[in-house]
Amino acid sequence: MQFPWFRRFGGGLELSSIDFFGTDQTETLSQAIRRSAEDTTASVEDEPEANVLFGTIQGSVVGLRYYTGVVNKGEMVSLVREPHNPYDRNAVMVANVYGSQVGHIKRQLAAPMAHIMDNNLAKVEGVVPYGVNNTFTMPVHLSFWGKEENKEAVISELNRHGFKLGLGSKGGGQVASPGRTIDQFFAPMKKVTAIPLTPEQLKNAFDKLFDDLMEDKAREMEAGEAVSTPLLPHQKQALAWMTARENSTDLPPFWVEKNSLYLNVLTNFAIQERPESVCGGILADDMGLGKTLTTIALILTNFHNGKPLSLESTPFFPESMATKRKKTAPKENREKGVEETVTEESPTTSHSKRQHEDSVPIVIIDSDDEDDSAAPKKKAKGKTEEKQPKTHPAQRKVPCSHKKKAQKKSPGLSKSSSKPGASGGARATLIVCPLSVLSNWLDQFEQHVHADAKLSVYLYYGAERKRESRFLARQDVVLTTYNVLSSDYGNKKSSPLHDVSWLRVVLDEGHIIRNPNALQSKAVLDLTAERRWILSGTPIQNSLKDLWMLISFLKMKPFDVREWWNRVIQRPVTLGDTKGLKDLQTLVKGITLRRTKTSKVGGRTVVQLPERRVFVQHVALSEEERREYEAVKREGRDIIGRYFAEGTVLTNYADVLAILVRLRQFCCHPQLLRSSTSAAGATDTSTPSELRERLIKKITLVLGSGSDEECAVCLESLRQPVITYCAHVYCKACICEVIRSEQQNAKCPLCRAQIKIQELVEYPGEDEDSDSSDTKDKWLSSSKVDALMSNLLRLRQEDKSIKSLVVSQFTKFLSLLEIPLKEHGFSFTRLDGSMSQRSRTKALQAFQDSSQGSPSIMLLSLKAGGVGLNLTAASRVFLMDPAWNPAAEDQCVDRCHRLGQKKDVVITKFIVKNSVEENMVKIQRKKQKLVEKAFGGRNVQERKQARIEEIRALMEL
DNA sequence: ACCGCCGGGTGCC
DNA sequence: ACCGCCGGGTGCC
Repeated sequence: MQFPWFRRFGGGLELSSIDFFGTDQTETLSQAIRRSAEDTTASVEDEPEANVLFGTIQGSVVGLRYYTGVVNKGEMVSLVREPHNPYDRNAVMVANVYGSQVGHIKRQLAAPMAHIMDNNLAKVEGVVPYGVNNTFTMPVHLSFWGKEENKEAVISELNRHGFKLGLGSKGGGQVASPGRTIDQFFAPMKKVTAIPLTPEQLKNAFDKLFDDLMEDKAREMEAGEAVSTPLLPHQKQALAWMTARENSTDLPPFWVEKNSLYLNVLTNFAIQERPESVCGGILADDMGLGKTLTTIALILTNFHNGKPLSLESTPFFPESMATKRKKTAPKENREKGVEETVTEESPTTSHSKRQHEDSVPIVIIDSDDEDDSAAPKKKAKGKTEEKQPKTHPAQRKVPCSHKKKAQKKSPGLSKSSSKPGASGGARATLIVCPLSVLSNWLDQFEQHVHADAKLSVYLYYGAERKRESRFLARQDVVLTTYNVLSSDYGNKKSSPLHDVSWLRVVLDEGHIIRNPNALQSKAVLDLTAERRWILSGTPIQNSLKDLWMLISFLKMKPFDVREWWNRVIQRPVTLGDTKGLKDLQTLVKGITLRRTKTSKVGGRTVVQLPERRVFVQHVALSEEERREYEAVKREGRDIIGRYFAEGTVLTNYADVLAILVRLRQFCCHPQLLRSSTSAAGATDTSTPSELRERLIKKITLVLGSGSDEECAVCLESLRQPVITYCAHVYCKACICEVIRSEQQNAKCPLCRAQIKIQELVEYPGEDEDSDSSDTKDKWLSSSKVDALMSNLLRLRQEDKSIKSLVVSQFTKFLSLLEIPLKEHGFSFTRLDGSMSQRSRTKALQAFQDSSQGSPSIMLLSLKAGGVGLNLTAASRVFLMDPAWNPAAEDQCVDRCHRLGQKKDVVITKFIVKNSVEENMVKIQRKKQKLVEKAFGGRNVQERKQARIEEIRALMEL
């Protein structure tokens, strides 16, 4: 098996190819390291934060004189099993940070270590306390990290061989360089260990990790003349920063020059050769700030040898050509992805030589798989093996695409250029992106590149893509997708993209490679390039782990190797080590630029958003509605009033909520509550299965009503909600913990009723009731529906192009709304939490599409979709019912009032007069004030009391 | 001479 | 390696 790891290690390291026992049955050092890294996937290595320190031991490294790897005072070393060592199958090799072998672990100790390592009982890490001058052996501090359940096994295995795991400062403890050695992580030490951060502080610091990374990055730079679009100030800043990063000769973070050596201050590793500068980084701007344009500007401005691409016209490229090209590239064609314009001079069909001589414009080749109508084929004979009848490229001409400058230098093929870092013949930029944004890149190139610029852009996509690395290396830009890249890479045959020595590789939506086991990630890591960029609005999606791949891609030594990342950054940070967090911040800051829509440039926000205005429209119920409403309200008030009298409001909280929900539903449409049978009352006499069923109904009612309940244990939004037999809802983990700690006597935190783990009922998830059939026959409107419809009808009359979001917390209400919408001939789409990812995307795409006949209305459930949801097509929002939490409404509105919104946004909130809704609005205002005062009512008691007051206010009791 | 002692050769796993 | 170990040389003092 060939793993990308191998090449990665082999890349800059001569020593990696040492082959110590003949080539046949033994493996090279780099293979061994790689294998050990591969073998331990999904194990101790994979989840370093789940590991605890078992203890440490002093061992010795022997055989130093046979190897060239040197180690510094306090330097970290890695331990690699060598099961095929002919002298001892227990052999454990010691390597320094760059992977050069230093020696072996002494035989006696290697025996238990081999057992421990092979069975994945622990990860063993080494630090050499001193030993630069040792000739034959040196000591090594070994620390054993693993899962708690393996601790005994590790200790006894070591004991069997006469070793005893110690804790802390064994061996004198004068481990050099205070503050940053293993000592720091030896838990029970009297030494000055920084107080670990609380999980909350950590999370906070984490959230802020990527906040506005733009200090000291305010310098602006004008784009080269080939960029036809004027850059905004923040884009000029980004350009300046990116150019500076690409041309940087600085040492990578944490490296210093010392005594003519280069020292990594985190691992204490020193080496003579200067570690390569990281020529690139992460552009993590929010979406909409123009990452694509900035990147195009970068390509054109820092084109080659630090100079911009010039516009000088050359005899090879007569002016007439440009005009002609424009004519042959009607925009409409491109947008539909259908191509009629095909020229025979296209690079797919012409020889590159000819292309040179005849100054044939480079053509962007867009091979849509479904399009085989175009392209009169020519000269297909030369490449029959690639030919697939179903798919052949549609081709299009783009004004910006031209023949590149005549260049005699040999193109940057990685085989010919020995050192990737040396700016040899590398010329081409490879852009890898998800398929969904491919066309956007093409559009943007066309839009932002000056018509007279000679820039060749090749779309490496589709069955007929030109799989010729020499050809690819001669382009200025090659555009491809992660899919194409990895399918080439996964093929046994060589991958052309991997044979090119790129000037620059750009990963669009770079967070896509965050899973290191994915083929596309491996494929990306294995690309050769001088400069590397990651574009991503969300560089960290889940955890710190996500960052490693990005750092690894940037080839930031030594973190491109997982072990060093884990030991130096990830674990210290997850253990709450302040120094580790600071190192992480330094690291991220050095390579990342991030601005959000609220970032300021010269005192002004980066992007001016259109205005947003909120109107409240009061709705009066009809007489009949009012009568019925009051009846429902009276009934509810009686019940709740009784609870108040008994002092059991919180005990019966679920019932209280249910009553409120019914009232709120009624305000929207009377029909809504007919389907939801009263969940209140009758808790005493019923069979367990009936009880269970009722509880499920209750929890569904509570959670499905959008009330944003919080768990009374953790005081946060419910995660994995469960309901107790006494009808209170908690996070599953929280209430289980309570029960565990209180054992037999566990009581419900809200009502003190006895609770048991086996009596918790889980929330089955939103399960659309299939009672839409009975709603259809007897359709009656409601006052609120009428109010909405008259708004929509007026809007349609005034401006057909305006799109609206109709938002409710009740998906059933959305279903009801479909009826009058259909009736009036509105074209609409819908997005709610119950939809599959696939149908969501479909609904979204349909709605965001601006062409005629696209839906003008989206029915949206308040909490559907994440913050990432982009609904900028809409500029009108109708909030059908007030939410408990005003922030939820804001968030929802933000989905259209965000970057990319061109129109002013108008929001209409419907509130039924003299109803629970009005009272909710009052409570909202109160809550808002509390938030503004940063006064969240921290403890449970306060919150309970606040709840009771809320209910009192809502029911006017 | 089936030991002790001496001193040279030697040395990871 | 300023060690330990091995194995050959040697053998009163």
